[in-house]
Amino acid sequence: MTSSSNFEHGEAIAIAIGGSGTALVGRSGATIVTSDAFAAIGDVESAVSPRWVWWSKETATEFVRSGIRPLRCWDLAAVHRLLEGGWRGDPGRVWALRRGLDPGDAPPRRGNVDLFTVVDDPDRPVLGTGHLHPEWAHGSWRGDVDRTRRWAELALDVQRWQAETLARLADHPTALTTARSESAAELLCAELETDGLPLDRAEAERIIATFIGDRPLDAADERRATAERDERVLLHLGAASREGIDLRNPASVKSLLRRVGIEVDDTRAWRLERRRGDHPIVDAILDWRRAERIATTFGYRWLDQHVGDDDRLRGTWSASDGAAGRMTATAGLHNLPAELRPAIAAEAGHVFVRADLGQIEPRILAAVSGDAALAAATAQHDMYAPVAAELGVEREVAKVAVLGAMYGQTTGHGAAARRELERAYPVAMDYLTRAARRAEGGNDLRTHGGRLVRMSTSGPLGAGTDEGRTRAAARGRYGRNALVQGAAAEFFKTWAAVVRARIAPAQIVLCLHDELLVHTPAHLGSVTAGAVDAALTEAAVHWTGGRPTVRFVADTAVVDRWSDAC
DNA sequence: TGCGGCTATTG
DNA sequence: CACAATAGCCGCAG
Repeated sequence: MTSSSNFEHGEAIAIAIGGSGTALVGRSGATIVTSDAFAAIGDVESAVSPRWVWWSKETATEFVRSGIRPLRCWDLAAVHRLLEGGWRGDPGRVWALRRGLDPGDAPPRRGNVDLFTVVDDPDRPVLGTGHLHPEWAHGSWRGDVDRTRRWAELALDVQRWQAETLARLADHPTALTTARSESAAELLCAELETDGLPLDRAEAERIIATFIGDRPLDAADERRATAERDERVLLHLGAASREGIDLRNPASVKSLLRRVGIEVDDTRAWRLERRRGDHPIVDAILDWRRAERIATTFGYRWLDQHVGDDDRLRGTWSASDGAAGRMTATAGLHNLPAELRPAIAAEAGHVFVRADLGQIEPRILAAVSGDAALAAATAQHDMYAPVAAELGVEREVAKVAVLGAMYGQTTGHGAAARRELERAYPVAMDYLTRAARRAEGGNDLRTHGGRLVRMSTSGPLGAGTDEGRTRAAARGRYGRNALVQGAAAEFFKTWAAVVRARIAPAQIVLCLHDELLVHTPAHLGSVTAGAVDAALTEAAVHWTGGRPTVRFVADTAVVDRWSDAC
């Protein structure tokens, strides 16, 4: 039996789960070292509900797999990504930043130790240079219980430094809040990976079959089916002109089209779409492309690789990847073709609560730029309606103009609407323009919530040449969009974290940039939907640091299948 | 075998 | 066909 009575309610407790023991070290100084990790964790969680401090999602996954779903955490790797940008968060880098060192100077792990090697003391985690001992960074802290305790103490040290650093971050007063929600998102990713997304396998197979036929019996059968699909395109050509045509090679498709009198710059679907009437082979190619996509990416192989015996679709989740810190997922979880979505179905006796944020990016722009006029427009469920009225244009024109402004669009016929935007919402437009200008010059940016968007390490700047100007303009669009998309991602994760905390026993099973899918017992459907909506208001308070200036809206529905409308 | 180009899907 | 992502196949360089 372990004793959690020495810990204080809600305090930060660092945890390191080693091979010969687990260490819990509280901010108050209370410490538990135990060989029964999960009894201790469960005990402490229910007794004092701490903010668990761990080095990375690995530990979160160990919690989840042991059936423990803690309320609060602090993920050093996730917070490191917030402070430093990018996707890396290994202990060596996290520690180097805490000590103000260049992570590139950290020594590599020793390969072959010879007579002349100076062996660092394996019991000391920090080298004379201040860098983390490479063996510790690689996991040697697991092997010895004293080292495991030391590893937890180091985590607590880094956590304090990260929190102080975020609290001092000028112009980003909500950065500490962001650190907590980013940590929660990382924990949520561990849960998403463990739980998976419920899938109706029979329905999935039925849909796949409509594109590429029944499941092939063997490799030869699969080759035969492939050849038959190819044939349905090639039969439109004469025996001579079909020689050497490879439908999987765009250049070959281009020459195929030339043989039937169709000249195109490239063979993208939207271009071919316009030439449908020119020759029946165009239709055949477009059908072939759709089937080929299912066959290669979302077919029986995909099903076998990513759907478990429990009929759950699983992929790898990242809480903040890429430019602006959006969540990403593999295994098709973020780009599943609409045709396959009817296969995502709640289990028997369960329903989904599906919730979509409405017009999240322009609402976020209104909030982060502090544009009172644009913020006023967010009072409407459809904020493009008042914007269109203000600009004196059709709703669709207003929408394209606003999106174009956020993406940095330079072409198109929205020039007049663009000038009206500058007049009506100068504060928001200035926010975007300043972000673009700074990014063009290669200056790093930070999102509203404090995430660093690195512009300084993305290659040569260049300005004098055409190519240099093109690259600078691309950087400008990238930076301009990153501040909106990144802040939207932070808001979404805040919402997801609040939902997660409020919906037990329901579970979030999918996060998709502005959409949540929650799996819940059928009798709790409407209760859960209500909690998801209420969480939006709560998230807005958290994300703004207490004073929401814009209204956020969600469309929420209780459905059986993902494809069912909100 | 690794990488850039092309293509598809999604928000 | 702007901004972001994952992922497949092809051709080509090493």
